[in-house]
Amino acid sequence: MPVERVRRRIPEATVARLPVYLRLLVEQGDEGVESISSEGLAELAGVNAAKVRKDLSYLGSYGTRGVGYEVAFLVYQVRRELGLTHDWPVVIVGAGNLGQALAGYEGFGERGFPVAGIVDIEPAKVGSVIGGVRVRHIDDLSQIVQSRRVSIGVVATPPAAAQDAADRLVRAGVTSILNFAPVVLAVPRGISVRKVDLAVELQILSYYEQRRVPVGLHAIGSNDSGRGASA
Amino acid sequence: MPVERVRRRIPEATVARLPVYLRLLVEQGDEGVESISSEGLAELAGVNAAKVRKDLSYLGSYGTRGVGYEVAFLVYQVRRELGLTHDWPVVIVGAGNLGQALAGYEGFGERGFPVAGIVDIEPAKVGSVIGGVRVRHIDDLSQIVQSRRVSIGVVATPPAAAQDAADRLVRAGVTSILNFAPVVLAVPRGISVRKVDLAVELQILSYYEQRRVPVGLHAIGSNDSGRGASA
DNA sequence: CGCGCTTTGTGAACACGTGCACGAATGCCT
DNA sequence: AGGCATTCGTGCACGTGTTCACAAAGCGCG
Repeated sequence: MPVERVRRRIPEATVARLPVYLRLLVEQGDEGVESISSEGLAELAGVNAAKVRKDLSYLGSYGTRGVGYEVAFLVYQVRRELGLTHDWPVVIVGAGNLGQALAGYEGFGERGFPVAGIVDIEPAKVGSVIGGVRVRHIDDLSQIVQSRRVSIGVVATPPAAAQDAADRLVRAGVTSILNFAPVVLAVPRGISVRKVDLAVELQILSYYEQRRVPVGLHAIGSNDSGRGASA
Repeated sequence: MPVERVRRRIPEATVARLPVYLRLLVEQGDEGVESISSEGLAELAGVNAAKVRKDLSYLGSYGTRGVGYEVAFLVYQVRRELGLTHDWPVVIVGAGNLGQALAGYEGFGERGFPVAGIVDIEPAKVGSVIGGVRVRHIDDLSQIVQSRRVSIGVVATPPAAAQDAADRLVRAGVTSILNFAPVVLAVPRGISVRKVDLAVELQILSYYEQRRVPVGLHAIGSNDSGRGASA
């Protein structure tokens, strides 16, 4: 079956859901479930069954009609498609509150994103150990990225320092950035950036909270990142 | 002009961008800028100018042709639409790494979401002070929510405890939840939930990183949460 | 061995979001 | 006062994403 890789393009919305399916499938596998239907997976993921089938169909025809999907096999296929067949070490810039929390967050390592290093511009912060990783000075960034072959950087600095952090990451050779600072980063073409803005999430909730006048009447549509759900 | 409030529905995608515009407008205001064009705001936000105009048009016709938008007035209008005319105290469940980082994150309070309380189920964690707030036991949740009139809860627990945390928040009277645990929460109808899954964001980056073969050729479309940008 | 039940995979319709392009409104300059 | 440059507001076409609905495919049972 693995004759060739066609590199069909997968819709952005689907890419954002695949990690969710993957997590649920792994959980099911751990619980001994060997096979699952699109209906079952849809229920777990809180989405429509047709959507699950269409999403999975982008990977290929890996289901069995009348039966469902073999969990272990599907896990393998989703992992392969997402590029999770090997680890992606990440480097964190900024050892403040958030940077420390991220460095100590086990979910990263567990899901294939070990923290290769954490750096800060503040000499006072250098040296302390967080989540088993020693904080180093930002001048060592290139060295870390190069020696550990890091391609993903995380910006966890104050807003004012975020653009500089991104610039340094790019110069060091990183090609993807996850930005937690509430700032629109400017990066060269070809560098992927994703943004997580905690306050923005709260402000969106505020919007719906504010117009919650006829109690519990409106439904909040989920956006394509699997956010926004109401049950 | 403020004759009546029509309560026109604003598209989800627009709601997700308004907080970004708001932040940029406030920044511009602080720098003394009094007026801004859709083109200018679009550049700052990294989006299309037509999109900015259409987004803002949902609030009403607050621009002046040939001139642009008055920054201070627009800030007021966006705030009003997002329900940010008053503070929304939040309560954080889970005083682990992430919960502590969130409690200590000044961006919350600054942007109108003061931390009314942080609770944990672990007695050992109770009592310590984070970001000026004392950690209390989860049994005090209802009391905090009620006395501080909290309607937004933040779930920052380990995955296994997340559903229980959500249940408790709902029982305590919270109507919106921001969930950081990698779990699909089940909540009653009418409760808004938004999810932020850090590992999912990395996995999405991994997908694009993995197929980065013809270097820097593909463009990553932004999703409607203002994430995913490449320049 | 074939019939009926289940569930996939996907075409087609629909809903939603984006971007262009242009009329309409406004300020400025002469 | 009139014309010109600018920028908003929006109709329209396009693209993307979602959902329905059904034929095709496979399993199990009698």
